[in-house]
Amino acid sequence: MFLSRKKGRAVTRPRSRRGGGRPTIADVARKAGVGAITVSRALREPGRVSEDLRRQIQAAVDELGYVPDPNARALASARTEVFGVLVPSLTNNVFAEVVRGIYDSLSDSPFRIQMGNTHYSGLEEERLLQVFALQRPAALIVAGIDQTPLSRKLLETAGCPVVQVMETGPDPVDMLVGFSHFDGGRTATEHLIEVGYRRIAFIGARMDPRSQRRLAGYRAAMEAAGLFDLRLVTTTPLLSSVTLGRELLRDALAKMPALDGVFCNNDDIALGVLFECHRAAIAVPKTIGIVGFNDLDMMQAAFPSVTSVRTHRYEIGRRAVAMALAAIAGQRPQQRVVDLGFELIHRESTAR
Amino acid sequence: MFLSRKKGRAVTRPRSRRGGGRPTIADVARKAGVGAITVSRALREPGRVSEDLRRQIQAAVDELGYVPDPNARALASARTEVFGVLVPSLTNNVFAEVVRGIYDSLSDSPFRIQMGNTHYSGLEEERLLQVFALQRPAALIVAGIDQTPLSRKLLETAGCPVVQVMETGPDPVDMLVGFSHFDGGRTATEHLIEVGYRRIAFIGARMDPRSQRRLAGYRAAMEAAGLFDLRLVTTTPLLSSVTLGRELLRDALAKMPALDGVFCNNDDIALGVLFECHRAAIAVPKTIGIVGFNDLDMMQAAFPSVTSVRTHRYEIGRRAVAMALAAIAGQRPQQRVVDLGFELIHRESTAR
DNA sequence: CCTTTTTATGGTAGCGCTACCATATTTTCC
DNA sequence: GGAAAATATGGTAGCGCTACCATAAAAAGG
Repeated sequence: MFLSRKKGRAVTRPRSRRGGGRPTIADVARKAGVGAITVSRALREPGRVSEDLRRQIQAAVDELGYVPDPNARALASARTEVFGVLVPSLTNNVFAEVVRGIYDSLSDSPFRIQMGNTHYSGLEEERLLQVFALQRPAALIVAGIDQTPLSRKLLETAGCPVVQVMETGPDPVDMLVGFSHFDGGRTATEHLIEVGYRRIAFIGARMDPRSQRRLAGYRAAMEAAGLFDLRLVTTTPLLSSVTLGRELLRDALAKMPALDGVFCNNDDIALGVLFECHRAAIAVPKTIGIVGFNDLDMMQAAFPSVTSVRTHRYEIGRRAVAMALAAIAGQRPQQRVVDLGFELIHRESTAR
Repeated sequence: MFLSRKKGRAVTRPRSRRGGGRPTIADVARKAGVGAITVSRALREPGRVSEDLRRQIQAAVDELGYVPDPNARALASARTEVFGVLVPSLTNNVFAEVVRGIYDSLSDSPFRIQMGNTHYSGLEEERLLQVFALQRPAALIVAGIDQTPLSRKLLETAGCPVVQVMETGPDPVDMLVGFSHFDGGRTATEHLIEVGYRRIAFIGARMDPRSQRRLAGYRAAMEAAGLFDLRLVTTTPLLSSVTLGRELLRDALAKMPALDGVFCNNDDIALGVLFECHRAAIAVPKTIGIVGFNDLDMMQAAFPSVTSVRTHRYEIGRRAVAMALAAIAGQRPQQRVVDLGFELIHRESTAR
């Protein structure tokens, strides 16, 4: 029910017309006997307010239960305490870990997180970036370095620190934390070659730019050893899954029955390959060697355990936040590109 | 009082002092030759503005590339276009799928998503809820029904639609979408009993409230069949993982070497149990039957494939959003509690 | 026809906060 | 000891938008 249906009756105290009655900075200022700005300063830059007033103000804040309104703050200062995070998938364990690192690093800062899911689509990424840029975020963290020209321009003109993650490269928009997928793919393949496998297949799903680079690394290693053959490569645009791994191994074997090793695009695929080997009674590592990518927990638990390229996803998230926070604080890091590397973890699936 | 500038320096056009030069609603209004409010209305409630003006305004908007500032909007209207989403884990596939459903359902709405990770902690949840409530979110979606009293009060007084997800029950804060973990646990266990297993273990990690209810369902089924024995239950507060599944099966076998069936808290554990069986040369399903929970993709691909309780995580996310949107639109659904159920998927791991 | 109601539009006044500048007060320096 | 510089505090004026009310014009009633 509303105050006045007809003629605006008497003045009816317009106090907190819409605000929901929460205490405002003015209430705190009044109670503490100081100016509103001083309260604002005491909260944001305590060093610039005298010990005395600071205590008074803190008392008033506590008593009233005052908490600053983030929207008003954002409007007045033209900047928000929001990190925009853009990833291609929410269910892919790899990005989930990066995001977890980001969350954990931000959990006791005043910053909030707004997440976007690009579904591996450049267009979707552009759209989300447009939306995010409007918020004047404190920082943007985006996966990958293969932005469309428009996306790249949006990032460059966002007016906030930008961290690209999950890759490495010479030309970041601003900052970059990750590792070389090419090197990862090459290292994995070289390992298979070293151990004695020869007809080594590449099996990959959803060939996003990172997968492409792993494939390029595989190819480089195979060519260097004089072993490359296009019929060894099996890919699909479908989303990666364990089931798909099984199917792809069947396809690969159909094309090339004699293959004796598999470098898998990722661990889900690798697990599917392993299961298919079980089902087809193919001995691992004797008949076929398997290497995965990312080293999810299950690779270690599998039977036989599976060799995989361990990547530091959680740490990537943490470093990205650390760099962004430093940049916000005005300290651009001397190192704009951080390569966190990877490690090949040798396990039973290639132990022969 | 201090109107005069003392040294009246030149007027220095205070235009867009902080705004970064983006066009504002006033710019659009000027260009279209209408009042600012009319622009605002044309954008939010086109029906209330005449066809004519609407076209003019749209033209001005397009020409200037105007996009409303969400912060100003939030401040003026005391409401944001943000969905707050609170989940206990970002890496747990189960919640990742719920979140994906939420994202997908919201992707072409004006609503943004702000996510929080409670790390399975009630305190953390309280803290995040406090923060979220300050934003005056458009809706809140939280996992579970076991909020602390404070959290529950925060939800009740949030002044927006609230959807609890992943469970079912008689007394939601506002709305509730999920299924019965108790029934899921019981059904899984009953299946094992029916097929002929007798010494059926329960193996579970991180016993959150949902796991507890699954355990209760297991217990109910076992007791009904006169088969319950405390030594059959193996749990740990550790976070769930495939590796942990292996270890827990070893523990369970140590306590009860004769066990012939396992109901696993979730699929990660189930996979670990399966691998441990392989490693210990225990025949599945002959010697031991295995049932998992959630029916992740890998259960179907595993060898042998693993019986599991399929839950509808993605759909839960979608329904939660649908209900919240309806409530925002003023149509509280007649059904405040939606039980999306589950299905037991019979597979090789219990086929005997 | 002249009211009463509806429809369309606009003006004003904030939402709660901070940037910018001004003023007072203290400290530093030669 | 007086001027200059540093420190502490506050007033004013918005940030860009929408709620509320007023007004004008058109439609509906009798």
